[in-house]
Amino acid sequence: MHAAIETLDAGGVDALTFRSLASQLSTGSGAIYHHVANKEDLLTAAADAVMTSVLDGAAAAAGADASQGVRAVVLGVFDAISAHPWVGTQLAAAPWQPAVLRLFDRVGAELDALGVPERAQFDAASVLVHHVLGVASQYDAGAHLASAQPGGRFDRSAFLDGATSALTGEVDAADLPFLTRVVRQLQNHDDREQFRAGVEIILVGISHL
Amino acid sequence: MHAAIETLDAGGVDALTFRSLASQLSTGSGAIYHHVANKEDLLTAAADAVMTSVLDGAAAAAGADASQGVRAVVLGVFDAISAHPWVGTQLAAAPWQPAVLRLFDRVGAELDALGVPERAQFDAASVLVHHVLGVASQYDAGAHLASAQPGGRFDRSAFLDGATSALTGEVDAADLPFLTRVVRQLQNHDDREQFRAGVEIILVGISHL
DNA sequence: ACCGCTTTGGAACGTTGTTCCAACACCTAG
DNA sequence: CTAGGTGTTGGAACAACGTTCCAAAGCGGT
Repeated sequence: MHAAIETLDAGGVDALTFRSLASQLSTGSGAIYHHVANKEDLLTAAADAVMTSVLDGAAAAAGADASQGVRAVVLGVFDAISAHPWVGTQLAAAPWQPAVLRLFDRVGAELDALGVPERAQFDAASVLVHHVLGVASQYDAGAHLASAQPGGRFDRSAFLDGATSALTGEVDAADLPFLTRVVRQLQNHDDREQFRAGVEIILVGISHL
Repeated sequence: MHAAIETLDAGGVDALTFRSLASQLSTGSGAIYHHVANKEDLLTAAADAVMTSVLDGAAAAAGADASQGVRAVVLGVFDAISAHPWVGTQLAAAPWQPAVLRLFDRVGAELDALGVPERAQFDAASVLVHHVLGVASQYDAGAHLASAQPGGRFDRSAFLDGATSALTGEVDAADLPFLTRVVRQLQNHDDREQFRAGVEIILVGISHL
């Protein structure tokens, strides 16, 4: 399992094959099937291992202030996925897996502590979880793009990468007036700060429920 | 291309292989490579075709009221992805593809018309697009789950599916107190209404910028 | 009617997830 | 101490996939 996470961190989900994992562990591919049912199971278990340590760590960091609880959880997940980009794609692809359910439950509990009306808690938690996993998927996509481009320096925000290529002529810039205007202000931005800004927008909306 | 979309709608991304598409078109697999570079290209083109008609349709429906413009675009995309669940996964997996850039640009333009401050337009559009694509990915995941389960009646919200299986004992319900509480109120809910509720939360947050 | 270029169709290649099974290790009962 | 059963191991084998390759067929202009 530890070996699988290392491979995933190094080369993404494409680098993790049963054969590469078997040779890394000096064993046969068939032996792995006595520990996991199939590849989906393997990825689920790997993502679960990462998320477990994250959620436990966020639990300790949350502390007393209820209004900071959601932020601690959500930013903790963000940081974890920055370190392990494949986790985002994995969680988004199979939302019923335990790691996602625990994240959702955790966010919901924080919102309850924040005083969000019961009727709206599910909707509010959904928006927050979707935002985390949405940004997370982008990071994995950006990692894919960066590894495909030979020696290219890529920002992690795939939106900006695409918008940049639009400005360099690969896509017709005239069809994207908003993007061409806004991308100039964002040439040197902080991904984490941008994610946090999104969270704040959502929290303001939630606070008015 | 039309044939590819039909196959994707019927059986998801796994059902679309170069061999199945070739036999459906009564041709060889090699011939397809003279129209698209590879499978990623094929999926990008298919998703682009769907999104083009959606965005054009939403453009017509938007009309005069600026405050309804964002809602029209975002709900239009939601409805399209309900009909073609694979589009959501495809857009989320490669955010730099033209279809995503056009969606992002369109949402940004609507926010600009709404009077959102320039500084915050990028963050606001990001949150909205992430929410759409996040919910969209869930639908594709739910379709996968429904086709895997033999004859199972599945709700489309994968969160609820997972939560239901938690309540039926597959996952330890004691670890998910929030989910076990909230899932009872949502046994018969409307997916579209829930998506719209998420959009409203975000729009309230945006309006306070 | 000829020749160049593009398109076609199907065979072939390498890689992947998965299955299968003989060999092996280990623990428990007698 | 030994025999037998249970569970694990490792590697060969299979089917399916994306992709490449190339001979054959079309098709345009001179």
